[in-house]
Amino acid sequence: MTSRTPRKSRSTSGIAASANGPSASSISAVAALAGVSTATVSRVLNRSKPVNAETQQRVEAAVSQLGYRANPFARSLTSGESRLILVLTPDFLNPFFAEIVQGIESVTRRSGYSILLSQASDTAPLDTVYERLVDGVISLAHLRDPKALSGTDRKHNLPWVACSEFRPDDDIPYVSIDHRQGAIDAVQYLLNRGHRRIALLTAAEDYTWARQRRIGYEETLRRAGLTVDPALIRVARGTEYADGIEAVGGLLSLQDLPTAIFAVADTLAIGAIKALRRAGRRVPEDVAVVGFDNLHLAQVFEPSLTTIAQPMRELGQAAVELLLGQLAGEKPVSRMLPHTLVVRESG
Amino acid sequence: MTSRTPRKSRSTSGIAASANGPSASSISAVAALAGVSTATVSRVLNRSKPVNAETQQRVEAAVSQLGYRANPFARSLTSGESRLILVLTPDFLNPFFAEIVQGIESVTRRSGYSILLSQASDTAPLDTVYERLVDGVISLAHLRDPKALSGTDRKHNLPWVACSEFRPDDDIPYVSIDHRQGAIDAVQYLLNRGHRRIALLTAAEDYTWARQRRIGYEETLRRAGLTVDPALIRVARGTEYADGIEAVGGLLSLQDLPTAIFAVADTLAIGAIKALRRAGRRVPEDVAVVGFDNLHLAQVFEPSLTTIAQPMRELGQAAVELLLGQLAGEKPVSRMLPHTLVVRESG
DNA sequence: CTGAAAGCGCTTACAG
DNA sequence: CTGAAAGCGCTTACAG
Repeated sequence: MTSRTPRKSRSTSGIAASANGPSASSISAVAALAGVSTATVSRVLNRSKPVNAETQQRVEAAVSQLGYRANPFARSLTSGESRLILVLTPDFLNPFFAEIVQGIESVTRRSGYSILLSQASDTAPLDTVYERLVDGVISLAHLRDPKALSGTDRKHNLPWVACSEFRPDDDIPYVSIDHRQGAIDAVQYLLNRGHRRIALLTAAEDYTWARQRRIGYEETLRRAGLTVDPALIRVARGTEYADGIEAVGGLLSLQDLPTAIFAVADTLAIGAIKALRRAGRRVPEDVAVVGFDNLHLAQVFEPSLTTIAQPMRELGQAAVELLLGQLAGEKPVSRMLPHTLVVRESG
Repeated sequence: MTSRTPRKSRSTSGIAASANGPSASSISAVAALAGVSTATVSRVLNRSKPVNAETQQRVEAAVSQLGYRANPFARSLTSGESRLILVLTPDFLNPFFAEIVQGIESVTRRSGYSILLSQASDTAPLDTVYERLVDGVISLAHLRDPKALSGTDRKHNLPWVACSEFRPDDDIPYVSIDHRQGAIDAVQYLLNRGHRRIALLTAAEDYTWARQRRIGYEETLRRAGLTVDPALIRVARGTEYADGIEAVGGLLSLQDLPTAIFAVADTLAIGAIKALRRAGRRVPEDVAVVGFDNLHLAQVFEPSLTTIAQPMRELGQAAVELLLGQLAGEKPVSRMLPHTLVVRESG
């Protein structure tokens, strides 16, 4: 808020506000200067109703002369909308989410909405202030019951879009790639390259995307007549590099090492490569590694990563469009975006 | 906003609001249920004035029964504060900023403030809606005139803290490391290792930190009796990996290659290493590389990065504390936090 | 096309 | 300790 001066007197009438020290001018100051009512100023500002051209010019002149911008609290209190969208992400540190947010921002910026970015995790539950502040939510995070941020939310029916992390059986609209198919493509690629002992480096399965990718992995192995060896499935604690390093540790003590690892995130793949190298293994000569996401880092890391590319910007953009559609009263239709296999050095 | 139902009738009195379909209940509904006035409910909610213990319990019971949460717009409109802080970052993709934001969040979360995260750049100027929405700003970004987000801001005197990117001669309080000294430590380290031809990979100098680090670089060379060779100073377009790769390109065509590169960001250092490798140079054997920041990636990348470590979480935390102090009426005192040299494989 | 006025949901002097 | 009521700065039927 730009005006922090507490209200002093209850007798301050509209026009006097413009003399209110360094505080922002109010709509009544603009009205007075332009010689019109506040209703007219409001109409000009919001283009909500036709206004005489000459009147409009006077108002606009007054607005710019006073440097007036509407008080968003007053506006939202009356209009019932804030033009604010909450973006819920599990982790600011994972570049995957950052890229999606870039996509989200590119659309909101030109549609008059602003975003409010928040990290959501089970340990640090969502700030409930946000819920009543925003017109809708785009969630990249996993929430036990997404619709129930806090007790009362189910009732309030906050418009909601799931991005990448979604539940197919839910009624929440979503935008995502086909995680299962992405995993199938990755594992099939490794099979085609002659690998038969393929490990899976995955994340905690409260994430749908992790579960779906595991299913794709297992399905592909079975379809190829191979058995799924539980010893070759490693679950990382999170998706940071260190989590990948740690999770792969157990693999290295196996007598019969896998010849390939499919990691469900590029960050985990990079951690895996690091761990393999520390153990004196070469990638891809001794062990091939395939990642998921295609972060910018994937082509810079050495060896560069073979990975499943997600259209991250497009995911973000599509999520906003879906949400904005909902806000406009359209019925949401979920979308699957295409992924691609990018072959580089690591596998 | 959770209640999107437009107001239908002007005769809806307070209590009726609770029957208002699926919308959030209002303070008058709570008051009615508890058998007190809205003033008393407000006092209980904000602990702003003593309330009889038994009354308080009745109010609290009503609040939880109705799942009531205050409408933040109405609250802010009257109270004059939003408990929202704007965090301005140049680039979501650079993990350096993500780590600082983590630090910021850890403090705001427990102090009742929420953050609003926005990317600011010259090409995409700040969303002016934010300015009137927040109680204060923490900026990691470079702005020509930080106090003048838009025309009228100077007047409004939005409390402001600069984090890492600051101007020593400004009156804006800041939290940062000593960029010049960090560069001195990096370059001196390379000199101590016997390097005499040390290149600088820097960023556009509208960033103070980039300018300060160049100054430290030049100073250290001169103090060692060396001349500064302009051919060895490369300015990257941004701070992404690709910018580092591109900027180092020119260096590689030099007849007399440097034996070391000091990059003013880890992301640039990684780009530089990538470019060197592509050109068939070994790091550190042919060319040593020292970075800046100490991202998580710095110890995972191969070769791991020798770098100047910034206390990123602490920078974020200190920035919030400084801003909150200002909001509480304290006079801000800027702080310099310590950095350290971390020696690893790259140089 | 325009204005007077009610109302959005809170907080806070003011007066008990 | 508590309540009636004004006021925060907007928007929007309603009535010209």
